[in-house]
Amino acid sequence: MKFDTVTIKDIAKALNFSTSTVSRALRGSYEISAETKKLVLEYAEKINYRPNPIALSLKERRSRAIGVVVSEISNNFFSEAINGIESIAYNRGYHVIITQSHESAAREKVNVEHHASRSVDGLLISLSSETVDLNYIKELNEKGMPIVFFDRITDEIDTHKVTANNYLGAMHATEHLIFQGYKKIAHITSSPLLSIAKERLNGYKAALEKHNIPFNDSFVKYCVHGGMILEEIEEAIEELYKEKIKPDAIFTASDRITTLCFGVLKKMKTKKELGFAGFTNTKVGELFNPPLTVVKQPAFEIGQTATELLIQMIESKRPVVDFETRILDTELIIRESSLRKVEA
Amino acid sequence: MKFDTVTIKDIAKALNFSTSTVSRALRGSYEISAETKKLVLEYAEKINYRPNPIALSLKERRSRAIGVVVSEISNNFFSEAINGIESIAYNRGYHVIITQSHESAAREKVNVEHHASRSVDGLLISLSSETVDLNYIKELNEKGMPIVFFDRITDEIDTHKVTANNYLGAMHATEHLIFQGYKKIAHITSSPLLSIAKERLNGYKAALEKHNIPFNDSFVKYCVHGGMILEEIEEAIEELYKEKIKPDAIFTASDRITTLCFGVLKKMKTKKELGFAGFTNTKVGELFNPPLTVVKQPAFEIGQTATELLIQMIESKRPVVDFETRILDTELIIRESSLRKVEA
DNA sequence: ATGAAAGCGCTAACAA
DNA sequence: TTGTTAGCGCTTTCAT
Repeated sequence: MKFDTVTIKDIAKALNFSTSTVSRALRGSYEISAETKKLVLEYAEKINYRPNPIALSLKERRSRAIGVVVSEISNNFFSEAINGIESIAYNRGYHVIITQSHESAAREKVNVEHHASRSVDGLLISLSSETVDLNYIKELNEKGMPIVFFDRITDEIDTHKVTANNYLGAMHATEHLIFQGYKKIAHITSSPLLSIAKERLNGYKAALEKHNIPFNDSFVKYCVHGGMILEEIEEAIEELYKEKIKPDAIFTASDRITTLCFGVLKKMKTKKELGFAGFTNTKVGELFNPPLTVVKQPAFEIGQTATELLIQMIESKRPVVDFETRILDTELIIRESSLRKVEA
Repeated sequence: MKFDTVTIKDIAKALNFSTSTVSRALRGSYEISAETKKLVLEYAEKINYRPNPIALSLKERRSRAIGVVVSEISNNFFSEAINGIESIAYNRGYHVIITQSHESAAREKVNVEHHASRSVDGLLISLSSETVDLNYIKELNEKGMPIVFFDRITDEIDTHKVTANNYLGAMHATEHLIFQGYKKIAHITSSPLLSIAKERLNGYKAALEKHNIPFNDSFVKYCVHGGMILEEIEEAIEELYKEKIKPDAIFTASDRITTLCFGVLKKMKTKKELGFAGFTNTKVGELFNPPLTVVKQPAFEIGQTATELLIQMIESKRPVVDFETRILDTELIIRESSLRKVEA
């Protein structure tokens, strides 16, 4: 015995009741006399009785806990989203258990399965940039585990999804660069496997097309590790500058890639001539030199919405079959980094 | 029944063994014949059997999970520390369950108790800036729950602790400002309840004393919410500027306070004349305008060390009575924000 | 209104 | 070498 924790048995013994009577009294069952209830409740309070949630989970196959799987909590988007998740979950009486995949598909699988075997009541998943095989998630989902995808979603599994309007966000940012007079806009993004990368690329393309700027394939660089490795960013930029036609602006497509690119360009000292805008939820873009133009996702709201949908599924009496994909608007915050430098 | 999960019973039934035989075969017990083992293992594999960790926890009173309580994962120090924690924990076969107190003592208590009741094998705690009452943690600890404090530690509980050398870190940063010629150095810090705030204040004072600069009480401002609220930062700075003697430099004592202060000062446009340095683990201080001089904590290593000590306690046969407090060196990264501006 | 007993999935002491 | 049984903490049917 690790701790000498107080159990229902102790109460029963002390009060000379059966454990079932105590259990019922504790839960306020109508079949228990007021007197007994009072006795039990008071004694429980006195000895500081706490029900053992593990025993409950074993019995009821549920835990009032929600599992979260994200790639990196140090990514501002995710820490904000998690705050949104918690804000709803705690109010509804659910605990939130956070795990990180670090952009590894293997780690993601371990995390999902750990959550499942620990009987979380539902799962909030944002896929890793490496993930290809979704079968194990699909199976889990088909077995009845409620799952909501957020941010990095997938077509392969039919369930609720919540994400930002990545298409429009990217389109507006790109258009903004075009309005500033930039014509050779490069796009640095993460793994092409990611839904968000595809959507942002499409938004970028749409803006170019709308303004009759030909799309140039060599202006798009992928960082398959999603910016976890500095070298891949440096390489992408280097390649960009090897092209015959050099870009006059860069539009980056994810949190870490945005700040890392900004840093690399700063060191290259070519930044001055470059227009720069990127997706990121950093709180400090304003403090950068030059201040950073960003596409900001409604991370907190995405977390909230996903959690609401998940709890709705968890608590639904009958299996949910009507799924929705909620798409929340991004915000373009224009600062100096994307503004056309006045020619001297 | 929520999921039709495979249990030991199913294997037993299918193979016509008793559940105990199956259990033993699965765990490779020496008392089981090679043949039976093979049979069981193969069938288990075939039907994709996974042991139920909840049942195990209930039985063994342990979960191979470590609970973590921090104030904010969006704070870079903590997300790095958590990565350090995970790096050790996963290698040793422990899962990591992260919860946030959001600097609320009440929330912290809920989290700690949730972890305890879920039978985590040990706890890694960094206190909230509000925490005064440590009794419930003390009791838990005395009942036998292994606990290691990290970063924001306490004298009131006798156990392992891991923290940065806040005293020296603050002292060196302050001294650096002094060497730059600043004489009126203000200090903005978080709640005076926090160990780290006290240590950093002492380091600051020590540097002043060493260089014969009188300590001025009104040059120290406390943000009791630890920078969770912008207004308290603005107020602190405002008050500082109301003093007869205005500061010529500011030394900030925590992650969020540092970046928020920097932002507020920037808006005030008085930044130019001010020397600025602060504790923070942000990855992007270099990109600031001006680039930020920081005291960086070895967050990853702190997380690792704390986890090693915790697992050591968890796995120790006899109660650990010899406790240590590990103090890891900080790093002063000097950039432009603290350099004396050349007078025109 | 209360109690006895079974069972959630698993392990282990004890039997055989 | 394998099986029987009890028990971890709790809820719940079925008796009483």
